[in-house]
Amino acid sequence: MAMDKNFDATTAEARIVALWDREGAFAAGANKRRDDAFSIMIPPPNVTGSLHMGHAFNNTLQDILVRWHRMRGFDTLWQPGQDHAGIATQMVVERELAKEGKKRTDFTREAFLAKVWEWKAQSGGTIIGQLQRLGCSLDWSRNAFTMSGAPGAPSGEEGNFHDAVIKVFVDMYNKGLIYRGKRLVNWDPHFETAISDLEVENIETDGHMWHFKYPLAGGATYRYIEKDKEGAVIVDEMRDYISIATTRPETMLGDGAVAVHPSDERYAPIVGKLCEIPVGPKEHRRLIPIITDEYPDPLFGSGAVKITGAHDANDYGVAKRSGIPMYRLMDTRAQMRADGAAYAEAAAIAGAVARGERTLSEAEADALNLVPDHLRGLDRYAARKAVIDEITAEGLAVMTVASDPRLGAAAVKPAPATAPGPLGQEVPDQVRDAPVPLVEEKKIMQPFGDRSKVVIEPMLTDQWFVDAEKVVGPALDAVRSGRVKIMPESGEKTYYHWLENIEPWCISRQLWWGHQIPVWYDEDGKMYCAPTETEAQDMALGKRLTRDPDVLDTWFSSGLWPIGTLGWPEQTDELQKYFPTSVLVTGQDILFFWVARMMMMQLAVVDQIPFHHVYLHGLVRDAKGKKMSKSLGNVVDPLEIIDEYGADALRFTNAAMASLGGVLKLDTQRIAGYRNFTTKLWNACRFAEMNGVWEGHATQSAPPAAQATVNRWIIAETARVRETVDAALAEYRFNDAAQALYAFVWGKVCDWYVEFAKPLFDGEDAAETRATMAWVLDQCMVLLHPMMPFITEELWGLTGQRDKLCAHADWPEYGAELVDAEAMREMRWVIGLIEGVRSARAQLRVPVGLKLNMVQLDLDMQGRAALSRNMALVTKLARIASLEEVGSLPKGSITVTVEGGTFGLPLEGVIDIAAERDRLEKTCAKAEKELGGIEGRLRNPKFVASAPDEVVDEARARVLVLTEEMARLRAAITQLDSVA
RNA sequence: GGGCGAUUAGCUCAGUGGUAGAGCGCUUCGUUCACAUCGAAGAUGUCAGCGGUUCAAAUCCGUUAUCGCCCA
Repeated sequence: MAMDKNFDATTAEARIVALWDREGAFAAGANKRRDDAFSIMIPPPNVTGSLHMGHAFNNTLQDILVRWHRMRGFDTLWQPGQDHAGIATQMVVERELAKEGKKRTDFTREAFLAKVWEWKAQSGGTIIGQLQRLGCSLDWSRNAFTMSGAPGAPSGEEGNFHDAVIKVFVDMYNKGLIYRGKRLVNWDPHFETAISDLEVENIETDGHMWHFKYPLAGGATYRYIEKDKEGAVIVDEMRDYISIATTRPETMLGDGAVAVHPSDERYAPIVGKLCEIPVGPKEHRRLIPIITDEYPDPLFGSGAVKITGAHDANDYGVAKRSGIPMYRLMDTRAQMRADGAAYAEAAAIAGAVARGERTLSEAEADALNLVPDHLRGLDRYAARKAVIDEITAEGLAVMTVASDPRLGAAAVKPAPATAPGPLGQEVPDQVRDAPVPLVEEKKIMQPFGDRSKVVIEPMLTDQWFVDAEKVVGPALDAVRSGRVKIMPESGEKTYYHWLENIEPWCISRQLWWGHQIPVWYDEDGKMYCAPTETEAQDMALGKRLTRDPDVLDTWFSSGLWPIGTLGWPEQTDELQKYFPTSVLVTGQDILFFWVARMMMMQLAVVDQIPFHHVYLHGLVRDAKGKKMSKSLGNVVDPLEIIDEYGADALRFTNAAMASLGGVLKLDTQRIAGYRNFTTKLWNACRFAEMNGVWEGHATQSAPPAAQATVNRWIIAETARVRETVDAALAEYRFNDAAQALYAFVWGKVCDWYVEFAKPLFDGEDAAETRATMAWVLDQCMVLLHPMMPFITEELWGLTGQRDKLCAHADWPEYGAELVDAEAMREMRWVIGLIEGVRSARAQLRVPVGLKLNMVQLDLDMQGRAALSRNMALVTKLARIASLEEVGSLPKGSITVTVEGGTFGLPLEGVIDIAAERDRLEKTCAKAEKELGGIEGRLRNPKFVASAPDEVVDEARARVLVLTEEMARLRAAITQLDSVA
């Protein structure tokens, strides 16, 4: 049956996926021929996710490694699974409910979770099919899920991942590595949950800075002196206030102090005194102390900073250091609090605290609602406006003139100094100089929730934390000692930097979808941490318990991915065999989120590293290097790419892009190029088929014993490329492996070997050549299989007798013993001659179809032997009709020089003599230039003395070759001139 | 502000000390039976600038410029 002209990727891919599945080709341990294990855990995609280019890239690399090891006979596992993605999944399901006009809170927690599981059963498997389309050889029978085995999990979700998560929490709690505490956390007012530092994106946005006066208590005054850089006095006045700058006026309500730098002389006279917060009912104005702290920057704003410990991270630090009370102002939706006692009462208590008459416990401070009654219940931005208006109305805003450039766009523009245009009317002085509040227009960094995209509110709340400082040591040591290697190396530096400055990790989330924290409280608030309620109840001796409603950060559970997917805490066979895993392949953007946390957690829990190598890669960008985003419209859908070019082309592109630390720019032109490469391979095999190469062929691990140089040569080239590919893959240089295979398959096999074979199929070497070609093409399929599994599996099935799948083909181990230096040198010479003839013909515009006679002016013994052995190849590929030895070149000949000889193509009257002369001169000049450089080096005695011998020898050899070539060219030029 | 990285052909990128490569694009020619998703031939570089180390620097060191990414 004749092969089609092209590989039909669309139909073949689906068929081959089914074939692999039917054969169980990717089950753990499939094709095992040795005891060494090789295991990779997939970075679990979100259960809500669908395949994007990042996944496609990441999983292509993993699949290459996995297929390579499986073919090499390792006991291989590629573990699949999905992450339950707390916020994202809850969001998706809530959105579904919203379509029916329902809210999460219309359901009980259990009923809502049932809805989530229902959704998961219907839509949670999308990415599995998509990974299969990419050709990923995961062991799907082991598919894991980070919520498997949780209470309420339906049938089919009976795994024990939940047990692992709960066990780890309890263990870490008992070891004192997890604690509950009131700390400032990033609060997402949309999802009404805390999130970790890493889930916050700081984005520069347009903002404003207001300047307000905080009057000194009791009408006190001081002399305020401000100097410029040279020390000259620029302000010297009596003041009864301290000037504060803020970007968040609404938080003034919760101020606990005003801080200045200890070295700031301007405020030295009033440090320790009290000032008044200029908001709220006049009769209940709160007084707060003026304190010193290293945090305020004397050069920024007025140099004085208001301290709102409950709503700002920096202020929190100051408040902690100085024992300043922290008053929470907002509720879970970032609206001003409406709970607790009336403002007058709360303000009185806060006043007593400020005067040092009493202190507050954390809980008492948190219960105190210092939002004035008329602002209660307002959104934070509405409250901001009200605060600003009230202060300004009272005359306590710092004023400036309307033309002050600090006002930005709001400033009145001064009239142009020269040539006012028709519209550039003079702005009257009274308008320019009118007093207005100083509201600076400036860029501020604002925190946004990476999921909700709303402004994050720093909020003082009770949360659970991992005391990361206590578990970071072993994670650092593992990398420092080299037990875990992170690639590229720059990743290690980043890793150190983050871990050395680690902050407590907030792991509680105020969500329903996730692993509920295994802690119960009795009526006195005492905590009982246990794996089950029964065990907690046993500890609590008859007290009535309620469970902590919060769930754990999704990353806490995915931090256990390596052991959790292998059945831990049960001591399974798989755990014994496949843990620690071989390598983790993931994006550098989750180095902290996930990689570092897996390191910390695995080491803390089972005292072992989770993986030996970490391969980090960047973001896949568009062809111009821009991030792919929906708003830019430059998102490339991998499934569309697969539809258009085939999965193999996409995969090969991914491999070719994957240089260590490289930037990933995805260009469809490049994908098209690699699709062409698959076609090239296809057609080489088709050519072989048409020439009976596969007839009677069965898979052979060893190459045939070849006599013909050309066959010995291609066998040697195959051996060399196998060594290159293995060396590259061993170092995760996917791009080098791809490049080597591309150059070999296209540049050596298709461009030369197939062409060389054509004239041999009829001669005495026919049988040997067919056997060699079958073997070489087999090797192409095998070596390309990890990168291009579909077309290679298809070709494998269409050619020869196969005992097993290409996916299970034996990866070759041959190397140096097949490298035939003699054959390689000879074929290099033959190719040089053919290229010389072709180049000369093309440059002198000899018609391609014309077969020429060739004369041999002189040729050394090696050349004569090479030519006689390969004459059929030369005559076919250089289009030579006859060869004859001559004593001198006939008039009007083209000259072709080769190593050890000169040939001529007599073409009197056909060619342009001047053009031929130019060509020879140019070639000669090039050789001369190179020769000059090398001779210059050799003339330097220091070079000869210091450089390694082989470099010097190489230079000397090159001089000989170049000298000889130039002599031949000169002779040819002289000959041309003498005839002309 | 701190950390990490990049700058090589028109474009996208390889290149860890021995005198610079690939793919795409471009130019010319060509449908002889594997392939026009092809073949043959060809042109193309102050390796960002400056300084240093070295017999030798795209490569190592320092510095400047520009551009990224991460963290404040």
